[in-house]
Amino acid sequence: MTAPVVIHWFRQDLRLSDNPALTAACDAGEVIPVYVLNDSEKGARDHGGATQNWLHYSLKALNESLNGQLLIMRGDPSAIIKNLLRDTKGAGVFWNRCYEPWRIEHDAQLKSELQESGVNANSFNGSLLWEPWQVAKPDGTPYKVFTPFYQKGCRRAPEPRKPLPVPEPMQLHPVKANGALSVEELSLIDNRPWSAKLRDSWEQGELAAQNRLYAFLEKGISNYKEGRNFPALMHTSRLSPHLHFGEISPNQIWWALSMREDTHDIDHFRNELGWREFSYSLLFYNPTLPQINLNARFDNFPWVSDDQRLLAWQKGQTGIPIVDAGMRELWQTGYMHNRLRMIVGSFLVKNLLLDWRLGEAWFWDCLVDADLASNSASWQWIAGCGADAAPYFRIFNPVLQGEKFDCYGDYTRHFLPELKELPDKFLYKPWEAPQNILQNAGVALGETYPLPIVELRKSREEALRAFKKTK
DNA sequence: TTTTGAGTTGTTCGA
DNA sequence: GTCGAACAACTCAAA
Repeated sequence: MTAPVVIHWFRQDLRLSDNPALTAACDAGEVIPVYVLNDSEKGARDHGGATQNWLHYSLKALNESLNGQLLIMRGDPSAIIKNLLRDTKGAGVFWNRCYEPWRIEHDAQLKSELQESGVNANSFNGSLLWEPWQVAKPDGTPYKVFTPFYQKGCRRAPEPRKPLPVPEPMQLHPVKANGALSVEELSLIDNRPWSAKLRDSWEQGELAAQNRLYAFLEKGISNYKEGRNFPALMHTSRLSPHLHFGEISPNQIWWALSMREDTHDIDHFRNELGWREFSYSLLFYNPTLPQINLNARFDNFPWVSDDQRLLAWQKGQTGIPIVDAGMRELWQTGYMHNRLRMIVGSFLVKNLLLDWRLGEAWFWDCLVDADLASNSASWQWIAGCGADAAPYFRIFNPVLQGEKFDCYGDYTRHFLPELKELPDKFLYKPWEAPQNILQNAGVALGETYPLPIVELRKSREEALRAFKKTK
């Protein structure tokens, strides 16, 4: 008697280790590993440019680790999986759950259809430490404030799964499917120089993710609590894109941390994993999080419509150095340091008075770690309309932020080479520099570097007035 | 039901 | 330069 044939449907779990669905599939029989690119999903948001680029290389890495046997398809996953089951007499389908609202809907339907037709359909938790429905207040309703969510809710829930090894043995079932594609044929990358830049900044895949984690634990985590605020220092993990695509699981990180002596740094980093969980919980219980203000008071906020402002922000040409440095880091590397995300977000919403959704959309397209839950929860937070949000009057002053968190100017000078000769004193406010200092530094405001597109003090007061009017 | 304490990441002003 | 208070009021969590 031969082993049954089953499908493992790869999604945002592009790894072999600690992959609960893959492990279960391997226990069940010979496995067909399949990835389906669905770019015309109903109600869905397409990949942004940067995540699409990442996906290309991540799929290549995954395919390699499967000895080239990853079946790559394009189209509607339900139809493709059903066809595959029919053609191979498959007995089961296994996948790890996704949490985008349209995927939840799609997967629920697929699962019930498969089960009705007698197919063993199983979904698993491969992306979160706790399922959103496992963390609730004693009365059963979801948390809306981070600290009790994490300190009480998560700690009261069952301990996160210990990481699973790569399944052994892993019997792959060879299959010739109509419509099978190579990674290249998905056309996820193009010839723009932008693609090549992203390529230079990152290494994708499960092995690279593990290396990143251990490099961070070796060099970055010590002094993380403080150091994470300074963009010129290497004290952030930069694991977010790996986490987004499931090249590493939060459980692998969680338990790697727990192997070490418990320090403030370890604890703080664990907290950040908690924020990721909190974002997923918010999205799960508020499927409109990416579009609709959590706090309805903001529904009549008088956002400004101004394409010139938006373009200047996107291109890193606002004339506010720390803001422009952050926006250029994003454009050049597909990533932005967390401190900068707050600074540029605050600036967009509270100085330019542009709708947070415009910022969210740009981040979605440019970030290699663009993640529906984290991105929308964080934009709502900085805009003041989100869960547990900073009070609206807490407006970042980008000059002070630069002086405080990039005090030697290394980060700013790296991304704004046109200002690199300016002394620290004026690096964050070149418009206040005397003419001779500008001249010595080779800076001509309005020519080599823009004048500020808004006046900081004035625009701040305007934002506060606008907020007061919403009631 | 009522009450109480607290809530990721800031800035400005005046002493 | 440093410090504390004001900024505003509201919603949440839990007793």
